[in-house]
Amino acid sequence: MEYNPREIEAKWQSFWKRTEMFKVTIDPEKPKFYVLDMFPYPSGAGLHVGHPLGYIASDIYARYKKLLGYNVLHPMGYDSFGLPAEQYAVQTGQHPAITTQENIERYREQLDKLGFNYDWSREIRTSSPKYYRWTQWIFMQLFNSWYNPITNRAEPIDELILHFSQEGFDRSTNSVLHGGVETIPASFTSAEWLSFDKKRQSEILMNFRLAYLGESYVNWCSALGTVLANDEVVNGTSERGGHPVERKLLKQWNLRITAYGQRLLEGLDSLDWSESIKETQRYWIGRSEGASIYFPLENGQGSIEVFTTRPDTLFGVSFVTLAPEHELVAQLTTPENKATVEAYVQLSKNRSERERLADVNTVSGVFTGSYAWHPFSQEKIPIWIGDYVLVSYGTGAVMAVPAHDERDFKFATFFSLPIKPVIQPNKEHDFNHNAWELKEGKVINSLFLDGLEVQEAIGKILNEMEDKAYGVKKLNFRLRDAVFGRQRYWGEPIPVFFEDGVPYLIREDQLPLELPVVESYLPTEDGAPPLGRAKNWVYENGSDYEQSTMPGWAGSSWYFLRYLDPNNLTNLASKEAVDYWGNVDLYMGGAEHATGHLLYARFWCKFLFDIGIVPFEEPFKKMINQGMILGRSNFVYRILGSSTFVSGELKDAHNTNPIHVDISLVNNDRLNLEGFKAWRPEFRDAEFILGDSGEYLCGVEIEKMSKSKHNVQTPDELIERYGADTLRMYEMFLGPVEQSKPWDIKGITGVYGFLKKYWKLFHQGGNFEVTEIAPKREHLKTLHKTIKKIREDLDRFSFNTGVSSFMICVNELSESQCNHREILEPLTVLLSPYAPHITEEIWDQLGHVSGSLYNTPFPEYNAEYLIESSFDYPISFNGRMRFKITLPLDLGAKDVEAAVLAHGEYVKWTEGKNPKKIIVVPGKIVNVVL
RNA sequence: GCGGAUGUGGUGAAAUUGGUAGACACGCUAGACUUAGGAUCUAGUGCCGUGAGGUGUGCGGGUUCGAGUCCCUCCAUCCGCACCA
Repeated sequence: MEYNPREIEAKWQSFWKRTEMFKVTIDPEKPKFYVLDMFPYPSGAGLHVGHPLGYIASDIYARYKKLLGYNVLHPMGYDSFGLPAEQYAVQTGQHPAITTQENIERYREQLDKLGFNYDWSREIRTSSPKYYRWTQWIFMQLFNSWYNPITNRAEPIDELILHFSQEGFDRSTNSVLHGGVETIPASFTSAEWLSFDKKRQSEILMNFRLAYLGESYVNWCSALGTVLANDEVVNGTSERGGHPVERKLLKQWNLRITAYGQRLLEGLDSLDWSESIKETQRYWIGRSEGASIYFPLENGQGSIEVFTTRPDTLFGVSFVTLAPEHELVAQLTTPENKATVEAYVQLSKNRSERERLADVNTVSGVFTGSYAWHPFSQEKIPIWIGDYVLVSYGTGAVMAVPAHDERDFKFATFFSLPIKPVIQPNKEHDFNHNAWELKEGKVINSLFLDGLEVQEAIGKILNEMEDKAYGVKKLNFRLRDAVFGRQRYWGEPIPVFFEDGVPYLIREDQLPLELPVVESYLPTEDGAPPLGRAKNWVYENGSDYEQSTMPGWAGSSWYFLRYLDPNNLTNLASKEAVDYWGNVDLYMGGAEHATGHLLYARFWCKFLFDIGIVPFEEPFKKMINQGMILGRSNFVYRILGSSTFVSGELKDAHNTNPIHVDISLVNNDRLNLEGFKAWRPEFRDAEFILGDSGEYLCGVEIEKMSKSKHNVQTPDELIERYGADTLRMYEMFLGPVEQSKPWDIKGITGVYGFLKKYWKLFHQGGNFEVTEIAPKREHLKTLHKTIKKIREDLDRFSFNTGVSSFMICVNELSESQCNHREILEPLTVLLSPYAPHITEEIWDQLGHVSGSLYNTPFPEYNAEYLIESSFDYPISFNGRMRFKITLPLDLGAKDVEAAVLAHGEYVKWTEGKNPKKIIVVPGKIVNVVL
């Protein structure tokens, strides 16, 4: 009986489906384990071999945990709102839901063939109204909440409204707002609050709601007709499509993620994630402690607020710089400077982000003509404008201290402004060339700060400043509030309608607010989003709905919760389900979502925690980031101006042009000549100059997998040829999951051979046969050594070394022709997480007719079988291994040493010298020091 | 520029606590078998050397009886961020 993966795999896949083998329910008797894969966007291209890498690893782990007795939740779904389906809709008029449905079916087919243990009864799709009803519901909760800085959590906005109507609002004691986009409302009394009209009240509340409508600079991509998140912009162009992106002031829905800055930062410490992702998030959140300091304007009309982390250098200020977009620019520009300033502001506005990034070293700026007073020294400080100051960070204004800040230094040098050192460097330093940026040295030229060390000076000036009300200590975050709307069709409608320009939530019983039918997916003539085309799409009272939709990351920010209870009609998930399954124990996915999805999901989880929906603050306890599988491209070399192709090793002797050749026409870098000629009409008459071997050797390069490079390998063709078990094991065998690696088909035969060898253990005479006779000790040793290794490897997610161990085990058993049931049966269970189909078939043949080995306990190893009585001591001289002696393990160090001295080879290596020392590490090594 | 990661045979890699470097697999070489297959089996395969032996984990240094592993300096590659006051 031959190993026939095609037959076996189809048989067991249908068996699992029929018996609902992977369906899980709450079982308080068992401990739970939640394994989650980042769900895919179902693209039209389908899966290539790189995609399942993480799914295979998590599947193996999930199966392992299941066999260990855990109740394992391992669901899958689709992040099915997204731009490609919509772009296709724009081009063809086909509804994105249809495209999406087709792509999902193709994905499902491919996933099913890999033998995953997903509980498909829990499948979710973010674009399904049954699902996005709850995405909309969460938005409504965000709209109805504000962040209370005293209790440090989200609270109902109604409580804040009540507070306003009883106490009013005092701006000076406000420390509510964290972000940079909002403006803090002016103070008002309770009576004033009650007298404000709805519009005014709504506008004030927008400064507090966690989901709010606010005017902010956004990344506007006119080619895509939408706003992009920071992480969707790459070098000033859109991540998808590479279209130019400009900064534009727009009224947008935003989420106040900045309110959670501190908690998002602190939460990282408790997570078992890669250091690299945690660092990226820390940097992205960008917490910095400092002070807001007010510089009164010379004209007496208020003051400029600057943010600084170096208040100790306050006496070194020689000018103040405003961002070109700063609100005071117009007011501060004197008539004689008006033309220059306006020209400069206009220029910086039109400069794309990309341009501004490109020339970091170019200094530009203009003087406004106005001055401010230094709060302590009462000096007159000129006010400049410079585009090195960003309006979105801090207060959009800096106090420039050229002696101690490199950018200020460049600016001052360029415009010949004074450079005044106030910290005495503790090393040699030349203030003519550089700023002294280190927080080291003694303060000088600074009145009451003189003589203090930097840290002491910071403490003192902060206290002094707050006493005199010249400024306040301030925590600042680089993190920006998240834009939560895009001018697109294929997304969740925002459950809001407008009445007299005031936004209101729709009633909860009106959820889901479904996407309306439109006849075209383009923006309307007057620039409104596609939803503006919907006919009669109004709320029950006749009011217009919000026309923008939610961004791509909305649905993925909470999907892990819906899997817990996917069909619940009255709640996002039942309390019972949330309490039992809890958060994700193992999250498998790409590292590219470091600052997008992974930050937003943490934010939503903390919010849902605050409002009592979930009992945990972090969604994903442990995360593993699978590496990318790169393509291995093959090249042929055409001699210029001819149709002659020269073999790779000879290409340098000719003037050639490399051409990507489809990897299916290449075997072990040797080109299939006939196949190549038939590949494309233009190559029909190709001629070849072959190498010495008589074959055509192709060139090789490692690149991303893509259609245009003809290096895409789909799982389907490999499963067809070798089976899913082989593919699963081979992907693991390639190397550590976290590492990126090139895909190379050629090693797959090794793994295929292994499975055949394993199969052969049971079919040595051609037919299935195992013996009930008790196995030899060496067999038991092989088995138990393997059990131990496999468990250890799985526990540390070292899937590649696990495959090697199986190979070693099967090699050893084959060599001694072992076919003892007592050995092969546990081995089969041990192997089943990696190769679920073949092991299920063997298990069946072993006589377990009714059941599946999916319900069998994982083998335990017995240390007794691993005990050795002797050991091959490596004998090294000065750390270099020379020979070995087999000695009993219970031999004492003295006796080991004696045995070494007595050994025939000993004299040869000592060269007659007396050893200085002999180190004996029992059971490990002997080292003779000469 | 800042942050993170990675450098081991022709290739993918292993070496978990400092203790025999290169397990396992591909490829390659030689051979066997044959129902001529994308099959199976045997032997060999880091590099230099006929050999004894020498040498070897990106470079250079250090700690140690002993370093791929620990410390310092540098180099290369990949990823992320980028005027953050």
